[in-house]
Amino acid sequence: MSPAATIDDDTARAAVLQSANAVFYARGIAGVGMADIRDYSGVSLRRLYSLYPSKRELVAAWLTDRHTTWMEWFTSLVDRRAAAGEEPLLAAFDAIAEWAASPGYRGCAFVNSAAETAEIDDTHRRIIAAHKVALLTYLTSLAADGGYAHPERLGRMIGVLLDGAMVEAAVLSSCEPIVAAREAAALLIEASQ
Amino acid sequence: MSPAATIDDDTARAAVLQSANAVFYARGIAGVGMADIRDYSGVSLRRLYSLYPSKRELVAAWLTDRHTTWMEWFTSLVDRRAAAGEEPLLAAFDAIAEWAASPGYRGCAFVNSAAETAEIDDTHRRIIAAHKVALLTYLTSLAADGGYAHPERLGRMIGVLLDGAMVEAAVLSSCEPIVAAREAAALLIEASQ
DNA sequence: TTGACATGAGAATGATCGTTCTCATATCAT
DNA sequence: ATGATATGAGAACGATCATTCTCATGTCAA
Repeated sequence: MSPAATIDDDTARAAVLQSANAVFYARGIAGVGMADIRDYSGVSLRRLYSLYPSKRELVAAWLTDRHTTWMEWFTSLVDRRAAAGEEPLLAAFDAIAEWAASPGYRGCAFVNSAAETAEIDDTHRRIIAAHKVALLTYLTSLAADGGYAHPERLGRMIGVLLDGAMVEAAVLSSCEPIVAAREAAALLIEASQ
Repeated sequence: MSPAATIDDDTARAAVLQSANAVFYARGIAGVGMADIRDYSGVSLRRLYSLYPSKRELVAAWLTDRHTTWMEWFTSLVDRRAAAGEEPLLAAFDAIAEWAASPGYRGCAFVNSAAETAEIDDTHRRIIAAHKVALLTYLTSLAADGGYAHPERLGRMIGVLLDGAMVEAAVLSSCEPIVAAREAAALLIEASQ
């Protein structure tokens, strides 16, 4: 009953998702073939299709996985900076700035994927929208924890700034938009005291 | 010496660019084949390739054309609202809100195109970046005309808000992010008095 | 050991697409 | 009118890619 494989399905799935993350983010969904995933992960095409019955489903699994790992990365970085005494809502921009300064930065994977109309279906769009909602919820909770007036409104404003910063930093290959967004956030926080 | 065609090159080019605009924006670059452009514009493949020697060059021409027409649309809408007494920097968000509420809205064509890594080369990226720089320059000039302190800084902040609003409105299929961005802009303008 | 079965490597299939080519037709100068 | 030339319609070519299939090999239960 148990598989004869040297590598069990969970391990193979993890290798596939890790490869998918690297290569989908770097080259876009349309720029990556299933054979690329195979080459990168070492998981054969046959197994790939037994784990994920189509590219669409692999993309959905990648987006779901990326949502989890990105949010963990982001919140833990914000929490760490907050623990060091920084305003959490401003720490969010520093986290993004650090990311944008790293090699291979290409903006928000979810925004980029949403733009690839030919590769994306409604299931994907739901995952992408849910990611943005979750990010907004997190920012709103930070605003509420900070005791600011109208935390929901402040969270939304910070969210728009954050997305704008990610997009412009990618398109302009510059961190200046992130700096400007952080300054704007500081003023908005001040106005919400 | 003069062409035997019923339709001259300039007219054909205009038809191609108009079709390219409709279909590239709606379905993304990868989602559109040269045959689609032919079907939509009525310009034969042969002529298409004589006007634009490759899809890459057609895409570059489309981006350049879209930059011009979009900026004209945007600035004229802002100017009209400003003439009616509205703060120009806030009118920018109303223009975007109007656009986002229209059917077929899919966010900023330049941001979307930049995300299609497989279809985009450095020439395209330069056009895209130049578009964002031009938008920023325009916003900065509005801030300077308004007599605010640090117009360049204010222009950058408004720019980030505007891009964030366009992206989030598309991803969430909602105009709430644009409302939030406008509110944030109002606070930032107030802080720049 | 042996046979049933799962696996990997990679060939085969069928579709799509950018680009070029063919050929019948239409235009213009003479 | 006629030949040189340009055009449109669409077939053809070559490449890429998602997906499936083949077959040789390795694993496990008995």
